[in-house]
Amino acid sequence: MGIAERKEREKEEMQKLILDTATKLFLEKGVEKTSMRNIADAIEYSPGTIYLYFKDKSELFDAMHVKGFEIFFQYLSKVMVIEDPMERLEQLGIQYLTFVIENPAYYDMMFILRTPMQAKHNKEEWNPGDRSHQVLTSTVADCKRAGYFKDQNPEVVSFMIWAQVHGLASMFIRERMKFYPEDKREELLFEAKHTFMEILRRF
Amino acid sequence: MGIAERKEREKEEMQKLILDTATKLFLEKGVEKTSMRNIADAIEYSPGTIYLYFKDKSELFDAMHVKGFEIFFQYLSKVMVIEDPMERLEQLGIQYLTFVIENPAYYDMMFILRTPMQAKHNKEEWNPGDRSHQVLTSTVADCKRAGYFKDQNPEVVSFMIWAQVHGLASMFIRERMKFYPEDKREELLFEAKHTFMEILRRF
Amino acid sequence: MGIAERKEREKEEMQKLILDTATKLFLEKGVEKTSMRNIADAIEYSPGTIYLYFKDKSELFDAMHVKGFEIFFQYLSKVMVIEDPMERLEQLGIQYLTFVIENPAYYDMMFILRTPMQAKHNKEEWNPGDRSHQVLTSTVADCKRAGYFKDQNPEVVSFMIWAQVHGLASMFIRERMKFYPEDKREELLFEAKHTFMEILRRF
Amino acid sequence: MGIAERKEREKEEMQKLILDTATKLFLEKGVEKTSMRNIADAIEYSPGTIYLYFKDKSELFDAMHVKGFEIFFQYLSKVMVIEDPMERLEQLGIQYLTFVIENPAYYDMMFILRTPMQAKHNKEEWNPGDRSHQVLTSTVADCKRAGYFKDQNPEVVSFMIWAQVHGLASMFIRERMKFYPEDKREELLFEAKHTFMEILRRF
DNA sequence: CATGAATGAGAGTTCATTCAT
DNA sequence: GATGAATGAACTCTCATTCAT
Repeated sequence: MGIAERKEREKEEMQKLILDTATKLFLEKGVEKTSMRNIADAIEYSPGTIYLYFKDKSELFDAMHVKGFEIFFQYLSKVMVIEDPMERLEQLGIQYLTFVIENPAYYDMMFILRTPMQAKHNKEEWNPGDRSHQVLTSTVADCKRAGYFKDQNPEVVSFMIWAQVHGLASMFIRERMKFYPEDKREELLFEAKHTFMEILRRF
Repeated sequence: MGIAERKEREKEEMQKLILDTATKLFLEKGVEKTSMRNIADAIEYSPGTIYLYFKDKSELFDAMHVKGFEIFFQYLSKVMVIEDPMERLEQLGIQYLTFVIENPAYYDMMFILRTPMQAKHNKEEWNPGDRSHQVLTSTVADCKRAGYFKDQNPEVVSFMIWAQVHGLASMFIRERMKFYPEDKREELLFEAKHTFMEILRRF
Repeated sequence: MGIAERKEREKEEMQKLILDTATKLFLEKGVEKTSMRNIADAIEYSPGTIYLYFKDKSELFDAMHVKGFEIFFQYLSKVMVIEDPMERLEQLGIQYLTFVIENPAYYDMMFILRTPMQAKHNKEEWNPGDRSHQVLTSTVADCKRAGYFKDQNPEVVSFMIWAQVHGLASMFIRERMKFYPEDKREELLFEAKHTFMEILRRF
Repeated sequence: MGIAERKEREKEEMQKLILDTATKLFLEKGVEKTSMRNIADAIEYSPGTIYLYFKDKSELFDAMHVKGFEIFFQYLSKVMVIEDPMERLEQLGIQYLTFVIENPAYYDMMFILRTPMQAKHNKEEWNPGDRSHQVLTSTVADCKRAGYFKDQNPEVVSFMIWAQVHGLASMFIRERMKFYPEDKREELLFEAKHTFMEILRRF
């Protein structure tokens, strides 16, 4: 079994290499400017090799989506155990931004790029987009139950909160923070988020 | 001089035609799917003709940027006369979102697309990006002077506010609002923005 | 108007050049081995140029079909005026084989290759395939009326006749006549055809 | 020697498996659409394995030729014992068409495809093409001796006969019988052939 | 013996850009 | 000023073939 296992592992490693390289290029030059050839060049293989691991460009793309959402949920799930809903909301945002900073290419692909995931993923009841939406709305509902956001439509509040962190994330990733010194940008992200939470708490 | 003037006017009209058409196509099919040939076809001129008015694709792109910012400022400037700073801030956001809804292709290009403006524009002291930033920060400063945002770093507050409206705009434009019925989306944008302002006021 | 006309003529000449070259290559190396690039190389233009004259490979292919059938009917139509049906049938075969010898690539494409013409051509009531079939069956019907092919099903007779000439043509084009000296092959085609007619007449 | 023999037998079995599978695929999807990889997939071996049994694609192709002709002669040889030459000719045609219907992929490859057999086969005195040619010409010679085909060049008559059945076969295989209902086509093949024989007999 | 990862060459096609007219 | 023919480089993807294991 040793051989089969090694082969399996090598195959996975190659897929990971391709995925990671593609992700890196996506971040550096944008998705549209990243070609199968580019990726092949970057990993120093011939273009054809990529097709041994992914059927075509869109399958590679899908795999990146899936991977991205997996990682994304690892960040978010750390927070689910927190009892106090407002504290949970606070940490949710922190995890969200941490994911953005540590995996900008994935965030870009998942939440900024127009290209959607293939249909097959959309069918599933709890597809990743829905799932993150639910995590947020249920937390907001808990907050409301705990006495926050009085007289507010929870759906509107959820959307506002998401837009806030997404706005921070997008400006960071798509480089609209040039007014701030480069080494302060990450910090500023969290400060703005913290300020936002503070005003939310008074609500 | 009559002739020279007419020529100048004709040149500008042609540039405007190209710009407008490009903008329309950008909106319809996305930037990357819009080719020089597409634009030429749409205006019923030959591809070569575009190069008489714009050096290359990136210069056309830059011109669109400039045009986009001009229009953007027309929206924002409506608000500058308002005395009360908090009211001004409120209207600023409304104008911002109105611009987004009425000119999504420009907004996308100006604030979401990675492709930056060419260096030459960045040099100018009051380039458009800076200008909008200044409009916001000065309004926030006025708010602070009027007693709002106590104990808050105005720079952080400004950034947070911008991120909020930018987040709303981005989710709208890049189609991350599928949880909400299509005919309610614009409304929701303004509701979220309104809720945001409400909590800001209590600050 | 002179310029427009010249342009029009040049465009047609280029299309003809591409068509002729493609036809030549098809004959030399077979359809499947003939690529857009090959054609481009042969006419000493870049591959892209072909796409200025034909939307894609299948449109080029279609155009060749259309052209081929046009030429084909020019051969056949010479015969339609002949009163005597048996004489008409004789000359029909001669024209058929003459077309084959003078336009082997077209014949191959039209009657041997598996690739069919696009749907649009098939729709027409009198598409080329049907038309040639009708020319033959109506001539056979005339022969029957004139006393030939007694007690024979005319449909079977027509099919047999077509198969005979098609068989001669196919063996010639696809090089299954190596038992006969190269310079006698065309002659043999007509001799066999002549013998066939002779036995038909006695029928 | 037992071991060597078993090895030999296994080798032949594998070659047969590859050959049969290739033949099946050729029939299903056409020669040009059949790749080495396809064949490997179909036999559930890796592509490399095929190269252990056949030097390259063209050698595999040659082997199919050889195999095809073997089968072909099994059909034809059933007829050689018939004394009466005209009856033998009749049955020869029937066997020919039966082979076509039962082995269309082989027939296509052997008599329609342009790709020729490699030179080495052509050298041999009695290569398969020659052999079938001889079977036919000797039968025609016998017919002539028996009083048929008076005043006719036997070579021309042979060629005409072959072209007739080859024409029927080609139209059947390459789908040029769309004027006739699908379930009548095989029948029509034999009817046309029968009619042809009838007129030959009167000769 | 068999594998399967890898490749180089080539397929069809698109596009920004140039330039003679 | 405008054309439109032409290009070269790039794109995604396929395939016969090789070779270390």
